[in-house]
Amino acid sequence: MSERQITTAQDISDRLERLIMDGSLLPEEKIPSERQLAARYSVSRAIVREALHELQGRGLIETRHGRGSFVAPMLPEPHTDSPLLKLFAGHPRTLYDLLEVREQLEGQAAYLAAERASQRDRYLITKAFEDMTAADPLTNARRDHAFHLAIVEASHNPVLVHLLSSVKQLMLMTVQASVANLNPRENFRQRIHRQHQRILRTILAGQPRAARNAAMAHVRYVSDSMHTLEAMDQGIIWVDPNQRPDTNGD
Amino acid sequence: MSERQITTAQDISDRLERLIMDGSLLPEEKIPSERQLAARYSVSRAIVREALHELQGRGLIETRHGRGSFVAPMLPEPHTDSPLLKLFAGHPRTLYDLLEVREQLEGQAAYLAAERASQRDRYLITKAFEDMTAADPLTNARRDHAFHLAIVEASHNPVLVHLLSSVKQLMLMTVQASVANLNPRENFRQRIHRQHQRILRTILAGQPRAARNAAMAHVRYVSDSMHTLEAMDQGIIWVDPNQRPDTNGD
DNA sequence: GCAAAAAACTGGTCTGACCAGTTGCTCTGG
DNA sequence: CCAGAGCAACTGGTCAGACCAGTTTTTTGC
Repeated sequence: MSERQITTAQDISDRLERLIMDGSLLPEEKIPSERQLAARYSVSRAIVREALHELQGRGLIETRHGRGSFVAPMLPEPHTDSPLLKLFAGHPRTLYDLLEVREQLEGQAAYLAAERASQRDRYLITKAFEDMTAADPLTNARRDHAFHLAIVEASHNPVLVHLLSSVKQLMLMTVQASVANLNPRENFRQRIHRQHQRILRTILAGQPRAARNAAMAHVRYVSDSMHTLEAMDQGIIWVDPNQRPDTNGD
Repeated sequence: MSERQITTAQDISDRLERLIMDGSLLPEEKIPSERQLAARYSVSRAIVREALHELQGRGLIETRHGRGSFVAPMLPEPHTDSPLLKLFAGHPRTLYDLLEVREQLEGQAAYLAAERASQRDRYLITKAFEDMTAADPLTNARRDHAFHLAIVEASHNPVLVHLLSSVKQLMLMTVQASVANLNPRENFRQRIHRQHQRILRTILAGQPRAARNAAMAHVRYVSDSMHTLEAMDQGIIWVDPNQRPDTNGD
């Protein structure tokens, strides 16, 4: 009675989820083909596909036509965005909504970082900055993001760190969107680079107000530039952060 | 070229997601049957089912055998504080950490509210203000909190709303702490009342910059006052927000 | 030996059938 | 008239086998 022979789509996705959580299926690892799974669990291929789509919706796996399905490269950070926020992602206005918030929070973070950063913080921020500038300007979204995160952590304000990490994915999207749209243009890229330099300099110099101004001006500049671009072109480029973990090297 | 006739499972789920986001499909509302969707979008039922399973995985819909699929009832509780934040609660420094963040976020919220508040928003904010001033100054922490929340919602920035609601409990604690410590003192109470008035007035008058200054000054004043009190007395009074939901009426 | 062609994978879609819960309507028996 | 049994007509759940479309591997032919 306890072992049910009938196998439903829900069962299949549960089973696979458990395999992934157990570590039996490792991130990046290839999942057996749909036909194999169907045979192994004695269900039709349609059921397997429905189960896989559910896992896909939950971000546990990724599927590539002709290649197969793979366990998503999860758990870089245990804390994923709330389902609610996932809804926002992809809706263009969200970009500006988030940039509005970032302007304030990152301004404050820079202020506090300039005030409180330890020697180790300063080292980490500087390193993140150098990593970012050394990398290919077109694919350094993650390093750009890391630079900003390093500053936030140097603020030594746990609430601030927590809040920004709770919209990490969303933030990464905005950074990727700005990198994809602005960095290819020489004048934008140079200007952004100088802004980053200014943020770094003021923090290292321990000038809170200057650091806040620099950080706020930077985010505002990105926001304004995106607005301008959007008004000029047909639209802006969006990047799915879950898409290509290899985009920025590692 | 721009309009693609071929319709894929991804398209279907995207379309449905948009309908849900737009509000064309309301929470609890029944989604057309699989066969109807298949006919409408000219795809097989299998594809529709795969799309629905993906939305299911993302928590957007719920499906009941024999009944149909329904838009998930989102936002019952925006989501309680994360376990991480609960750790922070009780650590005095967290109060100031949060107040630092509040200064920025509520400043921005007030700015946007002054800029974007609808008639309904203005009404709700005004009502919240009146509720707050009418109540006993010593036990109106929740109304105080509600006043600030009304402003945040009038900002019409979903990211801002989400972020502040994710630290709702913690925020309530800071408000309660300030009310418990500051309101009993006549001069503090009057001053805070005037600050609230100023915030309300500038928002209703549609003066974004003034509203931001007012909101930031208010939070900063609370923070400074608490600091002062803490330095003078033995310490500040803390209130457990989970303790007595009836303290401030409902 | 090597490059192109072919076969053998992978996922993506379609069709039409049947099973299994739910709902509502009708028709019967009181 | 009404209660209730039972039958339709919905709904989602599963299955089988076929074909299309990409990707990888093997075979073939020079």
